[in-house]
Amino acid sequence: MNSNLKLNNRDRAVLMKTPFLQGLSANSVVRMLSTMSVLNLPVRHSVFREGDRADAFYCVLNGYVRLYRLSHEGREADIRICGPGETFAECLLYAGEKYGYHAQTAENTTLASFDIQAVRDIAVEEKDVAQAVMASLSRHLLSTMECVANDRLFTAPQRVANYILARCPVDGGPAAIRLPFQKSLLAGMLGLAPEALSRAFSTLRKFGVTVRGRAIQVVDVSNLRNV
Amino acid sequence: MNSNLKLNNRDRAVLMKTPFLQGLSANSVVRMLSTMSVLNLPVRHSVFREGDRADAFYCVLNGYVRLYRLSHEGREADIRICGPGETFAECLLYAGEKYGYHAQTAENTTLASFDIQAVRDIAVEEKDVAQAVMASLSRHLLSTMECVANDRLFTAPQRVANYILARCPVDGGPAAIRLPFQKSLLAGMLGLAPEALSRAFSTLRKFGVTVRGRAIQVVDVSNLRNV
DNA sequence: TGGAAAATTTGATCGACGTCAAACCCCCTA
DNA sequence: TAGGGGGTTTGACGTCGATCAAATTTTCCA
Repeated sequence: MNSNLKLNNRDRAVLMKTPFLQGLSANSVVRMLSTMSVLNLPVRHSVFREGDRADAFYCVLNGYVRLYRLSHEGREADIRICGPGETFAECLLYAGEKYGYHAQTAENTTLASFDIQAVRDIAVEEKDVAQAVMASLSRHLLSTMECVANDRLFTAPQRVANYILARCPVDGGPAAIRLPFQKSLLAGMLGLAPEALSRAFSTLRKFGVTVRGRAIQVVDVSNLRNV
Repeated sequence: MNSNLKLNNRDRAVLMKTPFLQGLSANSVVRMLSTMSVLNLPVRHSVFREGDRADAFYCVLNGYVRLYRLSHEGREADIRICGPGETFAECLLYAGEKYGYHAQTAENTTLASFDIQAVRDIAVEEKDVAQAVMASLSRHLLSTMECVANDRLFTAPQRVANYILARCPVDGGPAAIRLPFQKSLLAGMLGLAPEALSRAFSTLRKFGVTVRGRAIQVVDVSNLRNV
C-alpha cells in the first residue's frame, strides 16, 4: 500500500500513453499530474470496496485489477478486468457518490490515483480534459455493452474463440498469442468458472487451438470463426 | 417514418426533462434543439442497423426502443431497452463511427434525433452540454455494468425480483406496479426467453407475487429480498 | 533442486435455462 | 358470434455451465 509520488520510466510511459492523458495539452497534463498519486499494491489487495465513498478514480500502470460484485451468499462475479493503461471508476466523475463494485488487484499492481473532485474542476476549465473523459466513457460504455451481448449470445467456447480472434494480428493462417495473466482471470473476464474455461479450451482443440500454460497456438485463425 | 419538426406538448415535456437537456442554459437548449429533428416510427421498425454510419443519436419521447445484437445464426440478444426520456447511441459521440448494434422500435415510437457532429461541436463551446454528455455516459456505463453483474450473479427469479424491487415505491408492506410494456420485452431486458420469464413469475408466487396481464401485486415487498 | 502452495484439469453430478410444440387467452374484426 | 392472430403459459426435453472433489501440473521459493 506504498503511496509515492515518484514514477519509474516504464510506468511513466504507460501513464502518458493512456487515452486519458494522450493528446492533452502540456498544461492539462501538468494539472492532471498534480492531482495524481501513485500506489503500489500487493496481489489480492483491495483498491476500494462497494459502497465506499468515491473520491478517486484510477489508471493501471502495471498489473491487473478485477472489478466485481458479490451476491448475498458471497459468490463473486467479475464485471471488468483492467490492465496497463486502462482507467476505472471514472464514471463516478459524474454519477453517484459511492463505488458500485469492489476493486481488487489480481497481481502486484501499480496504480495512478486521481482525485475525482479535482479532475472535475479541471475538466470544467480545460476542454481537452473534458474531451478525454467523454472519449474514455464512450469507449467503456461500448465495450461493456459488447460484454452483455457476448454473454447473452455466445457459449463458452465461442467467447473464448472471440477473445483469441480479437488478439490475433493477422486474419487467416497460423498465429500464436500469449495470455497476459492467469487463466482464472480470463475465466472471470468471460463470465465463466475456471473449470468451464478449461473445458472450453479443450473443445477448441477440434478447431486447431493448442494451449500450454499461457501460450496459445492457432493452426488457422479463420477456422475459429466457425466455432 | 414520418419526420417532422413540430412537437406536441407531452413529447416536449419529456424532451425537456431528459437528463441531456435538463439544467442546460437557455442558450444551450436552443442550440441543441436546432440540431434536432423528430421521427415517428411504427412498431417493429428499424431505427438503425449494426454497421450503419453513426451520424445521429436519439432520445425516446414516446414508446420503446430495443438495442440488440444478432448471432451468426440469427438469434437476437437485447442489450438495452430504452423508454421515454432515455437517450441511446450517445457513446458514438466520442468513440467509433459505426453503430455497434441494431435499434428497433418495440411500439409505435416518437424519437428526437440529434446530429452527432453538430452536438460534438456544441459540446466544445458550451460547457454545460459537455457536462450533460459526461453525466449521461456515466449513468449508462454504471447501469450497463450493473446489467453484467446481474446476469452473472442472479437466477431468473432473482433478476425479476430485483426488477420489481427497484420499482416498488415503499420498502416493506404490499405494493402494486404495472409493467410499462409487454412481458416479452421485459424478458429480453433481463436476458431471458419469454418462457423463462413466465416461469420466473410462477416461481415468485411462493414469495407473494401475483401477476395478471401487466399488473403485478406484491404481498410484502421485503419478502422479495429473500428470493 | 526439492517441496509446498497455487493453479489447472478432469470427472461426476445437478440445476438453470433455451428450444420446440401445443394449449390457452385475450382482443379484434368480419 | 365465429374465426383468427398475437402474446403468454405450460410441458417435455436437451444442453450448457456451475459446483464439488480429486488428480495433476505449474509456480514459486528457500
